[in-house]
Amino acid sequence: MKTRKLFNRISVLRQERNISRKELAKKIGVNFQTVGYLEREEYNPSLDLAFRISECFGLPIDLVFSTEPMRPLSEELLDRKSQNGK
Amino acid sequence: MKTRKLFNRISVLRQERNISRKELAKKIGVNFQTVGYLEREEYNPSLDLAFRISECFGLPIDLVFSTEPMRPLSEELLDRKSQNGK
DNA sequence: ATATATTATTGTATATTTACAACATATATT
DNA sequence: AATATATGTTGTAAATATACAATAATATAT
Repeated sequence: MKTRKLFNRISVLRQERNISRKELAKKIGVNFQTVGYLEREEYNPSLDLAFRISECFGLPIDLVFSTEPMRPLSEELLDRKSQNGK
Repeated sequence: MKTRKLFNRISVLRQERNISRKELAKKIGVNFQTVGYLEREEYNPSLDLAFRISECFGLPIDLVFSTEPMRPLSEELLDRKSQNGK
């Protein structure tokens, strides 16, 4: 299978929460350089790792990872608000 | 990283849609035996493959894969209905 | 009964993910 | 300026996912 490049918001989410790669790495049980690779999108996580990361941020996988380039969270927020009529 | 065993509903979803492993395999671009491995939960898919499978079924990843054993879809449906007050 | 399609299983080879070490760069703090 | 912390990068080794072939088992249809 020719794997597609996937996109993620790990670095944004991590910085929002003010934690270092080392801290995040410890929480999800991987080496801190692995977080680096993922943030640079140099390779895709396993599904298990993707679940751990999403759980760590308290978000569904689809908000953290995507097959399409990630839009800024701020934009996404706007869209969801207008959809809900809020 | 010691990977956890993950659970999925691939075989149920596939049978609901009346397609063989071979057909599903072709759609998602993997070998048909790979579908077998996944359905038997002998190993976890990559995140990319998990995305392909979910897309193929038109469902969010979380409905197809989980860190917890899968409940029957019928039960899940009941819960969602009562949550929505429908 | 036999032909056909589907699934299970096992083994080997390749690709990708992850760990880990080493070192460079940057940034902030004292 | 020196120290500490965070990050980027490269290389190698280990673990896991995937491809693929072969064969067995099961079911379905004719």
